[in-house]
Parts: sequence; C-alpha cells; structure tokens
Amino acid sequence: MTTDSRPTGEVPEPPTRPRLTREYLATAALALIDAHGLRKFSMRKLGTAVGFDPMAVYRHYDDQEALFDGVAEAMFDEIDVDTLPWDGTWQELVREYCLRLRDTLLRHPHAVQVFATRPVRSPAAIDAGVKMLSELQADGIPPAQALRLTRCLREFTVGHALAIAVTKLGAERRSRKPEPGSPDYNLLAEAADATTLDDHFEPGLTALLEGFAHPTS
Amino acid sequence: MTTDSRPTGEVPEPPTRPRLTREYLATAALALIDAHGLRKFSMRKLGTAVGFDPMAVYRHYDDQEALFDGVAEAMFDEIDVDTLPWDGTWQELVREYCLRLRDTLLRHPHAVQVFATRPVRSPAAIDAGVKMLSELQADGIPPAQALRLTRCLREFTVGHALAIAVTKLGAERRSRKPEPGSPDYNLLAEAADATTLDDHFEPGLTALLEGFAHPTS
DNA sequence: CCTCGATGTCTACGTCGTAGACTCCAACTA
DNA sequence: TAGTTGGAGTCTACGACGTAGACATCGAGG
Repeated sequence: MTTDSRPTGEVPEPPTRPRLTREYLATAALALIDAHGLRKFSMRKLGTAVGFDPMAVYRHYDDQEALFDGVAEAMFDEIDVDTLPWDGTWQELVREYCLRLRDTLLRHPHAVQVFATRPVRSPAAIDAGVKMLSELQADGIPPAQALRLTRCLREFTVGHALAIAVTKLGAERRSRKPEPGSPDYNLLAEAADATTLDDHFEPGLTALLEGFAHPTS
Repeated sequence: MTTDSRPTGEVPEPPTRPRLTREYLATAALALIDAHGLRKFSMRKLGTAVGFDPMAVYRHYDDQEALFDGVAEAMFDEIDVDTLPWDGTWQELVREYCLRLRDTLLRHPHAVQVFATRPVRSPAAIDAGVKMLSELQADGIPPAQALRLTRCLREFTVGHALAIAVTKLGAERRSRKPEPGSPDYNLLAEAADATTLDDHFEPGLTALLEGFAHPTS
C-alpha cells in the first residue's frame, strides 16, 4: 500500500520489503482466514505468508488473541461507518448499519466467529457507538433505551451472520436434505423448502424496530 | 454416575472402570471446557480426565469437530424440551424456549461458542423443531412464516448469549471503565452505566414477537 | 476352543504457540 | 563523528497438540 520508494536511480529492485505493521498483519491474517479457514490459520503461516520470518508476528502482537482482536477491528472498519445515512431517520440509520454489518461479516464467513467472540472496542467502534446514540437521543430516545435497542440489533445481526456462515460452510459435511415423500420429510423440512436461509433477516430487523418504537403497554 | 458395582464381597475395588460412551465423553468434555476454558481443552486431556488413555476418545469420535458436535447436542439436551409449556399460547411457548436456551448457554459461558458455531441437528433438536412448528401451525401461523420467526428468535438468543459470555469472560482483560467526569465518559459510557449487560434481552424478545404478530402493512 | 470385532493403548509424525537469545540497522547522544 | 541504544526481524528450543496407524486385550458367537 504505502510502498513509495525514494528515487533509487540505479539498483533495479533492492528487496524493498514494506515494513510490517499491525494493520497490515491484521488484514493479511483476515485474507489467510478467508482463503483457508480458521482451523488452518496459524501465527507462523501468517509470518511466512507476508514474506517474513514465521515468528515475526510476535513483534507486533503479544499473542494470537491480540492478533484476532486486530482482525475483528479490521472487519469493523470495512463497514465504512462514515458513509452511513446519518442525515436520515434513526430507523434508516440503524437499519442500514445492520445490513452493512451483516454483509461485511458474510463476506468473511470463515472469520465471523472471530468477530463474534470478542467485544470490538477500537476507537472507531466506540466513536460509531457514541455517534449513533447521539443521533437517537436527538430523536427523543433516551441513551439507555437506545443502547438496549442497538444491543438487540447487534446481537441479532451477529447471531444471524454466524448462523448463515456456519450453515453454508458446513453444508457439504451434513446429511442430505430429506426428499419430499420420504419419512424424514417432516414439517420442518417442508418449511425449510419454502424459505431461503436468510429471508427472515430483514423482517426480523423490522420487527425489532417496530417493537421498540411501539412498545405494548 | 452409573457406577453401581455388584456386591463384591472381598476384593476391595477391582478397578471397575465404567465403559466409555459417546454421551459420557461429551458431557465430560463440556465439564472440562466449563472448568478451564475452551482454549485449554484438548482431546488428550479429555481422555486423561476420564481415566483412560489420552488417545481413547478417538475410538468414539472421528475428530475434535465431531466431539464438539456432541458437546453442542449435550447442551441442547439440557434445555429439557419436554417440560416446555406446550399447552399455553404459542407466544408463551417460544418465549420460554428462548429463555431456557439463554439460561442453558450462560451456564456454560466457555462453551457458548461451541454451540453457536454449528447447526445442532440431533434427533432431539429436530423433534423439538417439528413440534414447535406444529404448535404454531395449529395457531394459524403457516410453517414457512413460523420457521422465519423461530430462526430470528434463535439467532437473537444465541447472539445474545455469546455477547454476554464473551463480555463477562473478557472483563478483566479489558481496560477499566471510564469514570464519570473523565474525558472518556461519553454518551456510550453513560448509557452503559444506566443499563445492565442483559436487561435488553426480554424486551428484544417481546419486540420480535410483537413485530411478527402485528406486521406493519 | 477358536475366531473376530470392538475397545482401549501406545508410538510416531508434523505442526503449533510461545519464550528468549541473537543480529542488524537507523536514530539519537556526546 | 563515534558510540550507544532500542526496535525490528531472525532463529532455536520446548512442551503440547491433533491425528494416523499398529498393537493388545477381552468378551461374545460359532
């Protein structure tokens, strides 16, 4: 990325290795996980894959946990919070946020559980949270209630992405779907054939928003 | 557990090892994960912990993935589906199911991600699914719509349990909460102090149920 | 009595996460 | 400018892990 070399007039290519940075390592780790799955990922493979010593990563991250924290932050940054519809209604805002979060997670099915198993507390994530609560507060929703709503939305979205990713990745490992007419073709199989894997997500989002906007007495 | 020894009158204890079974191994694995965390769990430790050879587990499970499938099924069985309020309204039924699922998962915070990262397809789980869809169908909800609703509820519940477990387990590893008055005491911190970690779960459940029962035109 | 399959044991292999010492070089100090 | 310092990348070592495969043991069935 930022590999502008100074004008070296003569040497064709001094093996100009771009320096290792935390951000680069995090995105490289994410790429490796995308390519080969989380189970096959290792610290040593990451070091090797970026062209350095297998142990080089430990100069920038204390351990694998810390690296995965970085991977989760890298995923969050993909949401591109700045371009959310901050000027629309709060419903549009949080809805679009959830859709983007889902799309981002599903772009990295092997890494969803890395994101889902840690609270992302990067400055970018905190800023986004604060900004969103402010927006809701400006529309008359008290911060505590706004936090409850966003927690619900976030947990639903992450849970959804995790379920989709896990189902799709494990699809070939499972037993075949029961055919109509077989004794195993029960009500559940029938209903599954009448839905797609994810056509409940947007209705669920709507239901949560409606339910919070118009609480039953 | 089932170690009733026959009345051996003389030999104090012929090393009467109870045989290894898949179910016992699964619950023992769950206990080990509960006690020491998922990262410290290993196939060898499980074999040793149950008093057999470190490699003994592989006679009953092909690999760690298969064992974890068993652990997830063991967790599902803890829900005790049979005692759900099958005679009440469908709202009471699915609500109680979600509450029990949440409680069960939070009883095993270190194992939540084992459950969350695989589709549980044991006969018990499938039976419960079919039975629930039948119940909703009897109340006039078409199976496809019922499946969408239950998927939403399940993903929200699992996402919630995962978030709570991960937050609580990682609590000491994190930076201190900002104090009121500090520059970091922003709107988010303020809202967090006005809520508990989980007081949004039941409102979220209600919102989903309401939103599905009364869809906006 | 003899075989056979299931269950548990043991050894071996390649990999992993991590610690710690080492090298090298750029930047700062005197 | 010579010397120092510290960060970045390298290398070696250690104990554990997941898994494969050969071996042993033992109860049931012919």
